[in-house]
Amino acid sequence: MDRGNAFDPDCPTRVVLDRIGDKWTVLVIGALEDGPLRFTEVRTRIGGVAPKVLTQTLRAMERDGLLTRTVHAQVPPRVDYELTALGTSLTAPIAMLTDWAESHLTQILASREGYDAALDAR
Amino acid sequence: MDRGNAFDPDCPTRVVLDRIGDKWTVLVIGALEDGPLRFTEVRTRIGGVAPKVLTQTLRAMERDGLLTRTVHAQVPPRVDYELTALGTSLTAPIAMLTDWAESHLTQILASREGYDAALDAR
DNA sequence: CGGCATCCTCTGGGATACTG
DNA sequence: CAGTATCCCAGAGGATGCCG
Repeated sequence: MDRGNAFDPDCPTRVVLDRIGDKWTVLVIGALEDGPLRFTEVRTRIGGVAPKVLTQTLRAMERDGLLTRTVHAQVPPRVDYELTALGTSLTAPIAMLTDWAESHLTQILASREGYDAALDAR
Repeated sequence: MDRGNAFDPDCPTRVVLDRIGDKWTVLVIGALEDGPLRFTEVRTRIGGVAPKVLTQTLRAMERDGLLTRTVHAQVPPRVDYELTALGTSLTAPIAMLTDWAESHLTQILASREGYDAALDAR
């Protein structure tokens, strides 16, 4: 099997991994899973995101077709973000990952403790 | 469902995402899937990794219990890296991700083209 | 061979302030 | 409200060289 080329920006795995590895994308998907939200709603639901960073994340996801950005011409402005079918389909693999994470976290943390303890002992 | 807290370093999802999102971890897992390899073998198989960076990656993975590092006392030195059961179990969720990536890459790239074209038009 | 040590660059991410 | 404009920083990632 071809492992892919980490340097080829068009390598499928890289494309997805770059987005998944991003600090906020997964949280945004989680926030929008239950339906469309406005900018501020996403912001407060996630918590701790600087507006600039959230905008970056949302724009990148929009560019990749993971969500749609709908501007309602009214005052005050209202912008809705909603997952596309593509974005929704990503929730499945992500769920696999979080499931794995939850069921193996204990092992991982234990391993870290052991590793660090061994280092301290030296 | 609890979306998790991106600031809690012990949030299961964060722990895994941090490792997955890392540029080399997934490649290393792929390289070791078929059996143990020596440092240089991993290096050449992946291609383009600086030794320092590969070491960092391998150490982090060892710390998390994803692989074992075995030093053979001989000259010249020989160090084998091998996936643990934990590391191997990670290949499943990763496969989900790469599968998703491969089957949706076309959509993503098309979306990007459209997005960028719309920007240029302005 | 399998690394440390060093130095450097780049950019993801953030704090803050301002505006259509 | 929904951003944009600035400035800033830590750290991931990389290039190079030396060593047990």
